[in-house]
Formats: sequence, structure tokens, C-alpha cells
Amino acid sequence: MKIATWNVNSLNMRLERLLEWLRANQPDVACLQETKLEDAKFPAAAFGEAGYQVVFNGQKSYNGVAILARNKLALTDVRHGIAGYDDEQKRAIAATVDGTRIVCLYVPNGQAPGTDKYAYKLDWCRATAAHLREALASHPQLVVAGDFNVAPDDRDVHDPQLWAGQIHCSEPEREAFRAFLAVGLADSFRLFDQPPNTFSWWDYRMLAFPKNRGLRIDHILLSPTVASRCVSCRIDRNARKGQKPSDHAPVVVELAE
DNA sequence: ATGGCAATGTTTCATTGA
Repeated sequence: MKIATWNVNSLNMRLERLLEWLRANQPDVACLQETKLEDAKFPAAAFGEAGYQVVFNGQKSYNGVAILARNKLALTDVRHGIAGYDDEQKRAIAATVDGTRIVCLYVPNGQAPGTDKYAYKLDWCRATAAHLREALASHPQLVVAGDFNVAPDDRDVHDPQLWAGQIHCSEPEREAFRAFLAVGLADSFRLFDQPPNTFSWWDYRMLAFPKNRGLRIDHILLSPTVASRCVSCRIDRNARKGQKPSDHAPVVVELAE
């Protein structure tokens, strides 16, 4: 089973690129973030033609998440948002696909330490970690994929000195990320030897991508039973190239049967 | 190849992202 996550930065703008990527990479499940589409405008038919069923939780202009799963797979128990956390922003959706619980997250950006948005980010992460603890208890086969907007450690930052204490790299954010792991989840990327300076996001400005000045902020976390089946995790840097890319690249894990 | 922000709506600038 192949599972991907990708912040598409507007599904409207990225639909053709995404469909092409699905054709080329053939994931069984894909988690999307920043669809920026209200549910009535979600292009479900286009994905149906491409062989995927879709569930989504969106809003106009901002945020928005979705899970795609191959038509042949059983998709059940769809849940929108974080249980017990009242949130106007559409940042979470979960579903069970072929017996594996898939949670798709778009963690708040946080703007800058000390701001209201930063406080919201940390609060959101606290609530979500508690939710994941319950999810793992009832779903031993758990995959949590998305844009976490946190670079877990300095290996995940092109210039750690430049980013020290900045948004995505501050210690409270890294603590929040470790709290996700403390639930009993593994960062799939670090289950394997990886090339240094592998990132999942590059600023559109200042030639950041050609200079590989990026951050690794998109992650796929796995419960122990799923981690034991995981045979690879890679970031598809090629998807950041060319005309009209998202500023994020997809992360992909492969699981043995 | 990989190129000096992009997407959206409030629209000809402001807001947000990371």
C-alpha cells in the first residue's frame, strides 16, 4: 500500500498537476491540504474518473483537507475535524481505508512566536495530540499524514542558525511535534537512512528551490504496527519543479502487505 | 533543470502562507 500526503496550495490551481502525479505515482491513498475549496466546489468527479473516491472538509479561500482512496478500497467511518475541539477552520479529516485509519492534518502556520496565531497553533496541536491518543487506542493501524508546519530538528532546516527560534523551528513547536510522537507514532522519514538536506517545502521567493533552501515540515507518522510494515519513505522533490508548482512536495510511504 | 512569490477575495491592493 502506498500512501502520500501533499499540501497542494489550492486544489483549483493544482488539479491537473495532481491528476498527472496520481497517474505517474499510483498511490492507494493521498491526503491533501490547503485545498482552499468549499465542499460544494470540490472536484469529486475528476477524481472519480481518475479512479479515486474522495472525502473532504473544506472552506472558501483558506485551509481545507481531503483524503483520496482508490475506488476498490473500502472507505468508512469518515470524521471531520478534531473530536471535542470546536474549530471554524477546516484542518482535519479522518477515514478508515482498507482497515487502516488515515488522519489527514493541516496544522496551523502560526505566523510568528508571540502572536495569537502562534497560540492557536500550540492549542490546536495539544487538542490534536489528545485526539490521536484516543484514535490510536481504537485503531492500532494508524497513519497520521499532513502538513505539520514544524521542522522537527535542525536536520530538517537548510540554515538552522537563520531559523533558530523562528516559526516552524521554535522549541514549543518542536515540543508539540514530539508530543505527537509520544502518543506512540514514528516519523516514517526517520525510519530510514535519508540523504542530507531533504526538504518538503521551499519558499516561492529568492530562488529558494533551486538553491534547496527549504524545510521538512510535511510528515507521515505511523503507529507501531504500521511502522513495522513500512518499507520506504521519500519526498518527491520532482513534484516541486516546472510551471505552477505547489510550494510543497509530496511525502510518500510504502507499506508491505 | 530547478529561476528571483503565489493564491484569493476584500480586486488593481490587502491578506495569508511559511
